[in-house]
Amino acid sequence: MAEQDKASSTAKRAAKPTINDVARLAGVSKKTVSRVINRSTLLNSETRERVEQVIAELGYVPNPQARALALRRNFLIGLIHDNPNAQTVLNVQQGILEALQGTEFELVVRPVDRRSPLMLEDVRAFLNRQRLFGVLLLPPISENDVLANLCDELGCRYVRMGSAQLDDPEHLVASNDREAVREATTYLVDQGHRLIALIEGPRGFRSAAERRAGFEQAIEAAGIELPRNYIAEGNYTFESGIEAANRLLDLGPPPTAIFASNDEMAAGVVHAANQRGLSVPENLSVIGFDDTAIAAHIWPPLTTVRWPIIPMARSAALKLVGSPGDRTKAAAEPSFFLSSLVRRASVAPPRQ
Amino acid sequence: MAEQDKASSTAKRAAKPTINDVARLAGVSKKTVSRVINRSTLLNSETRERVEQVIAELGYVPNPQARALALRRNFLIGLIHDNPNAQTVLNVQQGILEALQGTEFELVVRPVDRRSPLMLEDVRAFLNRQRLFGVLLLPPISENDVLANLCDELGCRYVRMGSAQLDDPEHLVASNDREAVREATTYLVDQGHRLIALIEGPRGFRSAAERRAGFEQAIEAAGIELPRNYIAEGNYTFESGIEAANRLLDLGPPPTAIFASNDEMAAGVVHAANQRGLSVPENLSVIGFDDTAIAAHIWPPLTTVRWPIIPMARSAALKLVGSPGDRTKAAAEPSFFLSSLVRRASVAPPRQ
DNA sequence: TTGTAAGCGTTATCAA
DNA sequence: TTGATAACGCTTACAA
Repeated sequence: MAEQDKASSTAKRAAKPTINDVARLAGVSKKTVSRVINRSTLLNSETRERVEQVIAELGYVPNPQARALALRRNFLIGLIHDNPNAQTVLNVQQGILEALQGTEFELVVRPVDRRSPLMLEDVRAFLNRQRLFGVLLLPPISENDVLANLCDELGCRYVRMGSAQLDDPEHLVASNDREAVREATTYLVDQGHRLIALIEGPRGFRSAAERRAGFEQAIEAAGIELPRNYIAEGNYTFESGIEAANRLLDLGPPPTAIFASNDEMAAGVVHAANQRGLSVPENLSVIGFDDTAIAAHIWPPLTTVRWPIIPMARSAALKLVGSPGDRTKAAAEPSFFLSSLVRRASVAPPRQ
Repeated sequence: MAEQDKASSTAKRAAKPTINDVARLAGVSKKTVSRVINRSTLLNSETRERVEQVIAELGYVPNPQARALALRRNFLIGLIHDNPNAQTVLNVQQGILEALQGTEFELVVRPVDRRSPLMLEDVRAFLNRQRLFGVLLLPPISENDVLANLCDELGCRYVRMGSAQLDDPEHLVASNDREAVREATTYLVDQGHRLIALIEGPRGFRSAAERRAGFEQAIEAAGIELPRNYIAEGNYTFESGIEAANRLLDLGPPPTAIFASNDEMAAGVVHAANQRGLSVPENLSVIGFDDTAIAAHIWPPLTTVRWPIIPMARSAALKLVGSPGDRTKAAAEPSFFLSSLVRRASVAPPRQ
């Protein structure tokens, strides 16, 4: 348009219009334009319309860097995680990005080392410098209260994802791991299994503790007495699943079914069984947790607990940034998610 | 320290020191401090030391938002991708983050939809608004020249990852897919296979074309004539691997070996074979490509081509941001990476 | 309801 | 080799 040329009176083509350009063309002050951008309520609707029209004509978009400087706050959402499971991390990213779609927010990923003594200082430096709009905390690091307090202290919003009630509702999106595992274990019992082993997650993981609790509740409810060594510890990796399975299968009597606290370890169990010439589910039933891609892709397809990680991440992100446009949607978005058993081919009754 | 208290004369505790604080305490102008930060060469070394000492005492860190505004450039690296393989994406992120470790850069992830007509406009808006320091382009979208030109046009540095010579060396990190597949196929031939099928990647993927070319070269070199329908198309997903395998195994005569252009599809082939009661490798040999986690985790462990994706991503990121500290390291970092065959248990000689 | 002036914390220009 | 001054594009007082 001719008007536009007049506006960018000087210099280079393709110079992006600024708030000043909009103000001049609309015949208002930049503060007024700023008010339009930030949806201030104290605005003559006539003025607003005029400004909005100019904004549209110019294709003006506020500069995020300048806003960040003035507001002392970036439009970046951080994902802080220390999760041993790749697929989980990626699913979380997907969920967050779905929520951020169409907003001005971008996602910055920040893996940390839970075991490093410098971890907290790292995060502090990160938050301090980047002045993120907010962060999402993924398990297991989301279970760390010191970290959550640090966010608070630095004035950074946060939402934790977890498998138990770790925090106030406004800071938490949770799932019911305990009940889900109880259901899964009961399913094994119902199939006739009595020799059921557990491969639990690493010490210090709340999810590991919750899943173990669910397992024990089901076993107890069934009136089964399990030998102590029927509970093996893994660290959520495939390899640890193999090792734990080998330990369990060397026992006398060996279990006829194994519940692994995540799919990767369950895949390790299937792998170990194959190595020993045992076939799943004929000789050994296996259940995992997460329903990540590998669960459906290995043979036999894995019975597992579907953990709705993508919707959880989406919900967490929405909680952080507020609903885009529609206010009701964010409110409607639940922050408690139910996991449920997905029955596939890795479970069968035990051989007589 | 007492000095520090004197500096932040007013107001709130924990107010972060700014360049002005440093300047005042060091008795120089802020421009001089700025020069120290940016390693300007025109600086009296005495002045520099004094400033550096104050910086250290204060624990001063430049505000990235302010720098971004002044420089019209963020310290953000974007990862633009549209990759159907989750593990690949995550590995790339890992490689990039390794390279960015200890620098001031952060990683922003940006998945796009290759098939959307709005894709280019999306990217344009993204780059324009965020003014990223640079972006990394992952295959298959990295093969899109229009996209690369767009980056150029918008003054955004970019590095492409690819399986062929797509661009100038400064914009490219590449691998030798064609030769690697030739080697893998020749391995099947050497094992005695003659009925070898290919599941290729989707049309329009350079990697798919390269891998197919390598396959055909090896087949031709072996003097084998393959029926046309021994080449099936997949789209790099697990499900497409199952479908393609079923089509191939319905053929008369069916292949005794299948090369799938990535691991996910190869896992699908193994899955399909199991569903049909065929056992791998006794009845069917399978080779994949990527050496992602699933390759080692399924049963039998998959013979595959190891694509050094993590080092490639690290190298690409280094190319973008330059070497942190040590100048030689970045130069030494190669930008051409060799894939090689990883022999596991999914290949055996064909049954007589 | 709108505008003016003063930042936000950095870098670029250009003179000293 | 340094420094004053003006950007960078936006927001927050505080007035009008």
